[in-house]
Amino acid sequence: MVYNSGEMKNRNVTIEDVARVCGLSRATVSRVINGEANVKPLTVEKVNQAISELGYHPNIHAQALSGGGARTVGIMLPKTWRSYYSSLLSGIEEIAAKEGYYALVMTRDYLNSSERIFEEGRVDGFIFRNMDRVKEHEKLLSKLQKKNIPFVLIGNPLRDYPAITIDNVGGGRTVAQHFAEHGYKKVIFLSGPKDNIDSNDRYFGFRIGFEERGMDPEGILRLQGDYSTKSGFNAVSEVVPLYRPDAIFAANDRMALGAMLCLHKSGLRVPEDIAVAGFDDSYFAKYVTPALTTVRQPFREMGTTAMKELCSMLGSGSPRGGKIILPAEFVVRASCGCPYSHDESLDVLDSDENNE
Amino acid sequence: MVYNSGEMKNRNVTIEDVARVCGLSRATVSRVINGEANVKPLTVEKVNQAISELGYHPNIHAQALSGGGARTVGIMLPKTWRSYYSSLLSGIEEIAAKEGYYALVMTRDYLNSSERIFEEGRVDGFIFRNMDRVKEHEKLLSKLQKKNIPFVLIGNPLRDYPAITIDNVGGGRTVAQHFAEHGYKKVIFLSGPKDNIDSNDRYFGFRIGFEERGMDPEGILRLQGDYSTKSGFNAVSEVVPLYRPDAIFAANDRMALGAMLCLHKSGLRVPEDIAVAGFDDSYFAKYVTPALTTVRQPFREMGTTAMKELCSMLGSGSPRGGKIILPAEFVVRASCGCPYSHDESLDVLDSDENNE
DNA sequence: CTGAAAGCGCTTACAG
DNA sequence: CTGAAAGCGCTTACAG
Repeated sequence: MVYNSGEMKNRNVTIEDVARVCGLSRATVSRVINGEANVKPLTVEKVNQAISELGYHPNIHAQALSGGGARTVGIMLPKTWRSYYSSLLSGIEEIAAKEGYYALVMTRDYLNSSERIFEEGRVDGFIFRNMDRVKEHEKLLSKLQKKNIPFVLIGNPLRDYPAITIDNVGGGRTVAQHFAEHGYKKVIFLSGPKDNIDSNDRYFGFRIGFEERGMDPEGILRLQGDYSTKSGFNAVSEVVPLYRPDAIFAANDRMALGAMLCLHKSGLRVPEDIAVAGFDDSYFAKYVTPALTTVRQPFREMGTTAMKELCSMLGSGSPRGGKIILPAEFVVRASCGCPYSHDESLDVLDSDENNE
Repeated sequence: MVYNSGEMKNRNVTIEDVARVCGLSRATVSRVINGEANVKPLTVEKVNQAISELGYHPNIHAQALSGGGARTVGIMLPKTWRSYYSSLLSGIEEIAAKEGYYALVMTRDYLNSSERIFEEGRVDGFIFRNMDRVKEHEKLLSKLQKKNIPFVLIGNPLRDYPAITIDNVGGGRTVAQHFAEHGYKKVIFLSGPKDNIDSNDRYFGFRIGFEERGMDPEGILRLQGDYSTKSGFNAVSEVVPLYRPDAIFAANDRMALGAMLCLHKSGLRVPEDIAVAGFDDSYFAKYVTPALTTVRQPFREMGTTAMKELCSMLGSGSPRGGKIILPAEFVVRASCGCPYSHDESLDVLDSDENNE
């Protein structure tokens, strides 16, 4: 028996249609849909049969209106995309699919619209990435928390909001120790935006690592960048004519790239004259010349972890979660001064899509 | 007068609350919300006042249920993200925000769920990018069309579905003519996935350009890739030991990069021994060595254009749109054999976020 | 210019 | 194990 719903015009199949076909009430059909236990097995079968024959799909708005929630989460990302957000999203989506959630993605102006979107019922909770405008985010987040609106941050923990972050301190420290092993003493730290906690933590770890190797962290020259390639280029170009460091550690790969371009333009060789390391392990890191030594962020895992956290908050009705810190892997390539062949990147070509 | 809605627990502000405060009916409040003309100015003012004092936001599900639509569009992207999808999304979102739409982004398994998502009422229409699995897409799209579900494709036009595409033929042609000017005669075309129409069109244009310069397009060696860096590497590594072309044109930048890595590994210099050109102008194109000559896709504009098209379909109720072809700009750098200084990339560092 | 009432498509006590 | 009815928060003829 085929009801040919596909050809029907103007009206969708509703729970009423299913009920009528089965000679049951909407209530019973609803119970079957929601997998409630107290329904006669034969009835369940009949209803499921009718549902699939009619091609019935419950209307999400009706479900949401009668208390089900939107089963949608808002994924709020910075306007200036970084390619690795893709991996983040991919991880988020994997869990979302599993849990029956959908992702509403916003990158524009969400500081002003997050609250509204929630109150309109569009989303049940949020995942935020990006805290560049710290004050504004702080304001938004404290308001959301006050209203018991569930959210999770990825990276950049502010105060004690629930957050998934990586071991920035550990990453920075490893770089410092590696630099020390190379014998680099005079070093530059190229920082991200002011107040950016990720960047500050990387700096902090960098100092610790240096100190642990018996060097004075006060000797580290800290330059201000904003995570863009250009800012890395500019920052380095302002000091390098006068100041000649042994090595530069940039708070992200883009600035590291900018620094390398600048050094190259100044006729300096990387790593022979000045070594460079970045942070992120972006797609291009292994393909630039020399291949960039960096700290890999497990973006995909950050996404899955964040979504799992959010789902558990959503499920429990408890709006507060804790902090989760994921490890960050040090990736040695050529720009730090280690021997490295581009051949090695070929082994990982398959991971093309990993940290794209 | 502040009603302190923020502190209220357990219940949202509804249209009923607004009506009560104003001493009006829900109907009238609804009219004000929807900007209908036939409402007394003083009433409008009173209602708006109450709305802002109560912090009222119409529940989207109630609106959708009573005929308003979800005001959401499904943005269906490939699972293997490319970084330039970011630009696409950014363009889409810009228009969406303007028109009061939201983006539900999916990259997984959407072939099986698009129809359901629409029928659940989650989205009003779709934008698709990615046609790698041509057969499956064809099947999905024809079903959607039959059901009068609005959608727009970005790139890869299939049959006569509404689509935003770029001038692939023109791009390929320009590359061929540029190669000809360099005097390259023996050339390779490194293609994307089989049946990928974008890739095929680039090949077609490449042939035309060659022919127009009085050369035999049959002489072009066509290698099979799949748009991944590795596939570019592998394809080239299989032929280059025996076959030594003057130049390689890859259907995208990643494969061009893979080709360059392979040539480099084989001890061949780019462009001195073999020239290379790509397609896309990805973020890394200007930073690899040598900087990659390529054809730039206006991703952001593709996004805005697609969303505008979709909105106009949604507005008019007409599910069918036409095709729009955007121009593709040829970007000359070093890998084709032209003189080029990395300094030039510095001028465009600001566009960091453009085709990221 | 405004209101009473029906309806959108579900879920969920409540009663049996 | 099942149904009748109320309710979720809107919009929209219809009537005035």
